Amino acid sequence: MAGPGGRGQLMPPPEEELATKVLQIQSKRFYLDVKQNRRGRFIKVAEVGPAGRKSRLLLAMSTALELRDHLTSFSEIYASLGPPNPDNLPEDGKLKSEVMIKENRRYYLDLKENSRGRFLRISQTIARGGPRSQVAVPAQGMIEFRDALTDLLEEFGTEDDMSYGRFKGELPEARHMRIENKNFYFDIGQNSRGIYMRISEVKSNFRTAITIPEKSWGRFRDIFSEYVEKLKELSDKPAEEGK
DNA sequence: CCGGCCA
Repeated sequence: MAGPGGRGQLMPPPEEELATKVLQIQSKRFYLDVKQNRRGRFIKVAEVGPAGRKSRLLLAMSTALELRDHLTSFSEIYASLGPPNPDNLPEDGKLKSEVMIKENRRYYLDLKENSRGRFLRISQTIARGGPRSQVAVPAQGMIEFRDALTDLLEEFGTEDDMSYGRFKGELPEARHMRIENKNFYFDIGQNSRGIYMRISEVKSNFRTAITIPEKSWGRFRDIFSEYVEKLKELSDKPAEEGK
C-alpha cells in the first residue's frame, strides 16, 4: 500500500514546484513540471487528452536526462522510417524499444504504430505487476518534447544530474539482486568527482543506500575477500575453543 | 479529429 518513502500522513512532504512547460501536440496537451521534495528534484509529465483524460509519469532528473537522449535516437529512427506499412509491422507493433532502469523503477520506451499513426509510449512500472503509468507522445511531437526536457534540464538539472552524459552508454548497466526478502540495486553513476557505485537496499517501505567512489572499489574488494577467506578458515576448522 | 496500453 504505502510506496517506498511513504511514512504516514502526519506530515505530507512539502513539494515545491519550480517550473512548468506546456506543450500542445496534436490533440494532446503535455505538462512538464519540475518539482522538488525531500527526495530531490524530478519532472512530472502529465498528459491531458482531448476528453480531459489524464495520465502521468514521474522522472528523476537523471532519468529525464536519459530519456532526453533516447528521444534523440527515437526521432532519428522515426525520421528514417518510410510511410506506414501495415504489412511489415512487427507482431507487437513495436518499431524500436528501450528500457531505462532506475533503482526499482523500469521505464519502457516503445516507438509504436497503429491505425492512428506512430507514437512513443513511455511507461513506468514500480515493482513487477505493480501499477503502471504511462504517456503516449505522438511521434511528430518527440522533438518538441525532447527540446522542452532539454530546457528544463539545463535550467534545473544539478551538476550531478547533468554529468552523466560523458560516459553514457559506456558505464556498466545497473544490476539488481534479490536475497531472501531484500532487494539490492547497484547503480553506476558519475558526477563531478568521478564514477561511483550506489548500492541501495530496498525493503517493502524502507530504503537505504551507500555511495562508493570508484577509486576505492579495489579496497572494498580486498576487504570482502579477506572476510570470505576468514570465514572459510573458520568453517574449515573443526569445532574447538576460539581465538 | 483523435488515440495508442499488461513486458
